[in-house]
Amino acid sequence: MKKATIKDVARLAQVSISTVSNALNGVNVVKPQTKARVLKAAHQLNYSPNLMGRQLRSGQTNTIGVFTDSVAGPYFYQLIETISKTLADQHYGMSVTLANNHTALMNGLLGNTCDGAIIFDHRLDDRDLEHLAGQGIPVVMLDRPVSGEQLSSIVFDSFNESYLATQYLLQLGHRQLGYLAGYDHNRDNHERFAGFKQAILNAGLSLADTVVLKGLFEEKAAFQALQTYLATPTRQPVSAFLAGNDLSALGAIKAITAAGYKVPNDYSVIGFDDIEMASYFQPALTTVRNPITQQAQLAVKELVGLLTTKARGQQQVLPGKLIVRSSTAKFQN
Amino acid sequence: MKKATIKDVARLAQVSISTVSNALNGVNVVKPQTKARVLKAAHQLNYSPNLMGRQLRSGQTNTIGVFTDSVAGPYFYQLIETISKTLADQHYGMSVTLANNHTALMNGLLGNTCDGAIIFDHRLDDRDLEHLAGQGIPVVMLDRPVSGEQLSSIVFDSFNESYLATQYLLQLGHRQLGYLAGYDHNRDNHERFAGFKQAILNAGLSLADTVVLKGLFEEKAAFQALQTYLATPTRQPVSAFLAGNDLSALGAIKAITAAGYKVPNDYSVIGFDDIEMASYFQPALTTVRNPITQQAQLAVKELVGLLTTKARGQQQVLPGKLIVRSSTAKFQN
DNA sequence: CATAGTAATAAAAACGTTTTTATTTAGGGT
DNA sequence: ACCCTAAATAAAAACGTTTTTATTACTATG
Repeated sequence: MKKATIKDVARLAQVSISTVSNALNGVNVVKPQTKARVLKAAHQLNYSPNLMGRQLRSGQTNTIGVFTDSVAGPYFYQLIETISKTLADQHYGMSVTLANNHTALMNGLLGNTCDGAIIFDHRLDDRDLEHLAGQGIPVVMLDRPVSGEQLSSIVFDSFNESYLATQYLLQLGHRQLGYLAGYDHNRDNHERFAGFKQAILNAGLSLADTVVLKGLFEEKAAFQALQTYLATPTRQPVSAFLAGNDLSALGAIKAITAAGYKVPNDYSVIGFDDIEMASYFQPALTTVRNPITQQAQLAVKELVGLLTTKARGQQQVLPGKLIVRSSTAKFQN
Repeated sequence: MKKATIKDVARLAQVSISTVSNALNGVNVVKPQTKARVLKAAHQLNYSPNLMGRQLRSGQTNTIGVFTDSVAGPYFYQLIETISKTLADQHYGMSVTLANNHTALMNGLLGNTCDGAIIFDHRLDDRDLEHLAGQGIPVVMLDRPVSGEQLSSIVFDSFNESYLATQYLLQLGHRQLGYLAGYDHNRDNHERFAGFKQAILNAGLSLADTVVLKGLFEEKAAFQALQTYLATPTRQPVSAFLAGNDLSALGAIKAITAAGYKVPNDYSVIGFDDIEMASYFQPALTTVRNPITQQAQLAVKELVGLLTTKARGQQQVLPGKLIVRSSTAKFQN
């Protein structure tokens, strides 16, 4: 009941293993008659090649690894699905690794189990990336801009998007704004917060009139943060919120509604991502749409480029788009 | 700039490759002094072993594969996270493959890239499983009950859960029920629908008073299905819905609310899964909680069991639990 | 001092492929 | 019938490990 190897097939078909290999891999030197014999034997033995052997010999795995520290949320699966599909078109396989810790992550990357990697993991620092580059493993980073010999990045223009979204709130007449922060060490969160602050400062307003709550990119945390905020009598007043992402925006709106206020009449709310739910939620969410599918496709294209040509890595920044729906309105008081 | 191999380390440390291997893998036959020399050389060359070589020789990968046809939704990432964590405790790695088609799936499984697999993929039929078993690849199925030589399954008791949930609606006085169906070929959907019907029949009621809408396990689809239903003047009346999962339950409630009705006053709604959002949604969702974490942990335990001992596979059924919250109420008319 | 025994290291084999090189077979022209 | 060439197949090498077996160097024992 052991797995059949190429030797078993060779024995059964009465040929050498090289002929089996050639027959099975479509090399056209083998006579149709013997090829048929090999195919029959392979089928009879339920033979399927051991990829370890093949990969060891050929030096490539035809697999690219996706390494991430979190698989939660709509962003992730949209990304993964597109990457998987795009890779399949190029005859590459995909393997997702959710690395629990830093060493596990690096070991996976360095173990030659994939030809290249797409990484969305905030734990990798520049030294790690240099290490990887030194080993000749092409990498496309999705969570921060970098470039190098075998290193590319494809990130969203979070600062500008946030700047523009905030500007939009200011245009609507809002003067006291709130920011619903995401994870501390997340670059997008950082950039979005920076764009938010810059827009306020550029409008000649003071950051002192600003409120920052912890939304943690989650619906639940945002819900609770706003619940607490709205229940505080001494709260710094605010008329509009920029949320770190859609999930937290939805949580915020639910808390606002639950507290008896109206969106957008009492509070305007803007999110980021334009997740599926955003458009048919009540009220439909004003949000910044990031081209996730495009990012995924570009990531694959870029990685395959690094893999096949010896081009130097580059960094690409994708612009988002403000989608105005019904969770924002003119300031009224 | 090529990757260093064990040979390079051996040359630099002036020892044989077997000594390098022994030193690096903690075999205690090597003299501390030479071990130090080897370690230093390895570090100096940034050496990390090629896993293909190791795995080819040792015949095992210390990796288990998770194969699935969809990575969307909260169920998936809760599952994945737990599997990953549990495996790490047992010193196994995890690799998730989103197989686009049937052959890709089987090839991945048969290529010896993992020691065993946890599968959540409705495209595998009995013949496939037999094929896998024939190749000695241990498998734990999560989407349907099976058992065999190297084959286990861990599934939820969907029929009974649904039966009990429906019974609960009947106890509340509802007599005309609706079912919000999930995917057609999904076993859980099938079982839940069956349990729903059985409960109605056992209560002496007729299925003719029943409505079935297509929720597709998604919030959006459910929203639209209910929107359409509520907008139909000639609709078959119903006072309570059993939804295929929480996502579709939420979509349904949103549509009901948007149409000007109240939950639970006008319509009771029950979901399945108890996703995070369910508890703080307004109204908090009555739902059936499936022990996803437990399923994931058991799956790993079972698979490692199949891998290490030669025990025969078994099938386990995990019971869910009805969590009563505020989306259900007594029938009132 | 010789030698058995042990500790340390080295050499060689093996895992299952692909690919390069070598050998055999077949076929056609003279 | 013979030789040359081309076609087909076989043999061997290689990929990077681990593991088994062999060799060397050392220590202790008689």
